[in-house]
Amino acid sequence: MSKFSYDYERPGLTVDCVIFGLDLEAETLKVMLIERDLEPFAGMWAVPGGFVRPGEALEAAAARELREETGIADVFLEQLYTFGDPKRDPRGWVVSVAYYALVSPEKHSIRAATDARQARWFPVDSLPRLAFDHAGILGTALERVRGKLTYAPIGFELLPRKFTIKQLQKLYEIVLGTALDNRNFRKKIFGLDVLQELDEMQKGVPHRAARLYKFDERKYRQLVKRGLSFGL
Amino acid sequence: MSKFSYDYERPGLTVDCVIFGLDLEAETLKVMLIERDLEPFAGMWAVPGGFVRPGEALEAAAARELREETGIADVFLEQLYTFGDPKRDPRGWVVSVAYYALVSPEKHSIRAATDARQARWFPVDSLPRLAFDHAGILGTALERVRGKLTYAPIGFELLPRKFTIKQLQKLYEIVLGTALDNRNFRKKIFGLDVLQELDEMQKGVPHRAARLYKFDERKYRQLVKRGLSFGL
DNA sequence: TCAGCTTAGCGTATCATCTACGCTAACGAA
DNA sequence: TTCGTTAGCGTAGATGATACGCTAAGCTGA
Repeated sequence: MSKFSYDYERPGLTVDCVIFGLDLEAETLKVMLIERDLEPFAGMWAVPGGFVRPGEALEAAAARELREETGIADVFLEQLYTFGDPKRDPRGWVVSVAYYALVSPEKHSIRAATDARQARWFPVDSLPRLAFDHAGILGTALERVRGKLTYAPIGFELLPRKFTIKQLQKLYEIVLGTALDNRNFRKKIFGLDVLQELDEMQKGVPHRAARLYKFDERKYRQLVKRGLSFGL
Repeated sequence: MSKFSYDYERPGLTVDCVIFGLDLEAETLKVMLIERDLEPFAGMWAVPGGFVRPGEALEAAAARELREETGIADVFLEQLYTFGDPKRDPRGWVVSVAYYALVSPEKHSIRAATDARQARWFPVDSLPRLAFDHAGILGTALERVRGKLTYAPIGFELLPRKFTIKQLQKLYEIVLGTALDNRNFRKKIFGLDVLQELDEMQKGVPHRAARLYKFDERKYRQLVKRGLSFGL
């Protein structure tokens, strides 16, 4: 029995959420995908997502789906693009507002979920075939992250709260796919003055331990006020 | 009689289109608004828009509304952001995919429509009170244009096909709100090598006539291939 | 026809920033 | 104590951004 009637046809509205995580050991950027158990595209991999509920804000819906399907919460989440090709869903007219999330290893172990049955991390450069238009959505998300990384400090969202300069550099190298000179990288990062030096050193490494830093949001806000951009 | 029934509540889906035009004489950036004649917000000004039709792609819907409500066609049109606050429309659940358009003076006279009853150009810095959440949409659009202008060649969309360097400079000054040095501006623009020099001069000016140029898309594509950004 | 005004359009010197590259010191392992 | 590895600093040269002065073209009005 149908409970909702309208004079004009209305689309279904979903949110999809491309989740990025950094695997520093494997030196790859990964995305979390879930295996669909329902038609259409049952058995194929897809970006987590689902229908927006009445009275729910879009970003709230994206956060909810993220939590429900992967257990991840409290992460960087930003709207990406809205996909509305009338043929993108074989079930009919379904418009999807896509978001992307950046999660740090602390929020969700990049390696742990690797062989879970339902949700799994995939390196961005070796993805399975994806359901719906999710390959396109994922490509758009990747472009956005790469682009934004060079002018906004979103990279910190992908690192543990305490990190070394080398890890920060590796992050940029992995995501942007280019090698960076460690000395110049250091100068640039320190020049921005957005890091807070900690009285703590890296542990368990078989060589000289590096100092740990954390992102200083207060300093960053001041930087923004002074009208400076990031530029890497 | 309601013809469409669903098991779950569905949102209405609209597109809204923020239209930017440059008024070189008045040296202001303007946006085109229309006066609403229906409730809600009858008599207030709003960004052109309307419901997406079944089977219609989002960008196509935005282009259609643009044409129907203002007569403008064949212009730069890009998706901006999707606004889905459940309370943004007093009629109920209506999600809007916002676009922004850049129109050249040739496509639509910036001055002509200034006192039409239905559609009218307003300087971005002296807007009337707007219906719905359109003030927010317009603000987001303005931010986007300002941001994008500095790294993408979208500015040309706001100028006539043939323009002088000075006009191009004025465009940047108007949109970004900063004064630029004409000599350095020249060097930078020519350094990009995206302009095609024409065998034609400005006419009807009471002083030395400037050379006319046009944007050379072929050169620009090569520039992009070489991996260079804009940077102004 | 000429003086005067306005804007077009070129060039250079200085300063900041980016890039390439060499070296020493710290620290764990053997 | 020696060896290997990575941390972390510094400098010279190239490249790009900024500041600023000047001449000439072309219209206007006397």
